[in-house]
Amino acid sequence: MNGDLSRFIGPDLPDEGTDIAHVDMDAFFASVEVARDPSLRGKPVIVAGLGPRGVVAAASYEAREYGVHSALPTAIARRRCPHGVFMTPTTSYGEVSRQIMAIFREYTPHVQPISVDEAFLDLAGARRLIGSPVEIARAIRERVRAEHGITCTVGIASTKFLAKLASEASKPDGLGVVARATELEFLHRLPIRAVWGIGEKTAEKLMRLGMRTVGDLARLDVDSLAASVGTASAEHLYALSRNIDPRPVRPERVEKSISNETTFGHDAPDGAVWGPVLLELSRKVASRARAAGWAGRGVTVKIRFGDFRTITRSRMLAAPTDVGREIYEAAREMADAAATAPVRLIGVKLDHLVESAAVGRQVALGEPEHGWRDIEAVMDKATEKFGKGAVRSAARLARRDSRVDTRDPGNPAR
DNA sequence: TCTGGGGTCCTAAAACCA
DNA sequence: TCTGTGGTTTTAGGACCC
Repeated sequence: MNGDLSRFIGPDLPDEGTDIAHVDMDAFFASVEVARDPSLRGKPVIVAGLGPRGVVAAASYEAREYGVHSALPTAIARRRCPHGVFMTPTTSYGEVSRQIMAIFREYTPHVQPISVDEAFLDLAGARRLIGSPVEIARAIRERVRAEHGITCTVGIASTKFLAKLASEASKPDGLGVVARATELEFLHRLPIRAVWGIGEKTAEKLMRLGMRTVGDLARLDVDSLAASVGTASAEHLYALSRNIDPRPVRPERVEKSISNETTFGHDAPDGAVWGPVLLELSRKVASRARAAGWAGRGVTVKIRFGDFRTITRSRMLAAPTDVGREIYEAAREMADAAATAPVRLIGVKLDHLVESAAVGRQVALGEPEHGWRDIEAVMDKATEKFGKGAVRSAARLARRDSRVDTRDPGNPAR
């Protein structure tokens, strides 16, 4: 965002009628690492996949000065910032995230986490009970800093969209209110890329229509917009450009899918190599499903070839499952048919989720059905008790012994 | 420079179903 | 029984977000 925004966004603007807050952790993963090891403070800390195909997950603001940002290939990041402290994502940032979200909930129950490091808060009720949004934001920022050693930025506005823009414009370690009186004026001078949902491709299309600012969008009719970006996006953009954003803060969020994928350090030539990995990914998906009490009927396998061409193949099972072996068998069959070239990435997804308690585990006559589910449940228990890696499939052990594991050892999300 | 992993939502075509 | 019709679900791909 460019230009002088202080007229529209600032820490001292009036917060009447602005009940939505967007809280965003600054360089979250990197900040967690610095909080854990204070000797890193002030240094360019880069949390990234360290293998040949890794990318940056988070870069401290010191590192950003060197042009290092998330999604940048690690190889390039090393070139740009050779003295940077590179580290692979370590502990569960999820746990820190949960603790911070719990702080938010002390101020309002209306907390909608967007990702590990962001959330929307509806402060309408809290305004009467606790204080104005700015006062609450100050309190939250102070508590997150004191209790976790992490800075965050809060944007406050009358809608989700504006609140997110406000935090974006105020980071790092900031607080910004979008003044109600000048909302539309502010909105209309923003570049279209600032709009949530307009990425590279959509921006290109809109540029071709001569659209540069949100104000330009507001002047275009929906139909012309729809012809270019589709009806759903068009209506969304049309509304936002007029400052119409009635989306409420919704605390409850139901998961729609569970997936795991991994990129090989070197392309896997055939199923003998990617097969055992697919089995492991299937088990991981199943284990997460069981832990969450879900079973799913849709299985999707995703394959990225060496040339980056990416395909998916999906299928509906006869009944929902939370058994890794069953997910694997479906995924394997589809992958065997589709993997016609060396594989760069393989992944598996379970969707069409239902509560597993609602899934009758009725078994066809005489089938040795609970076999795999029971075995996998035992594996869950053992993993819980002895830690990751305590239990592993024989196939993986064999491959480790013969040293043909081609996976990237520095891959962050193993 | 060479592109991760976890998700969501949308579109369009095909398949299925009264 | 054939043909059309329209709605819902499945399948594949892609854009986008953090």
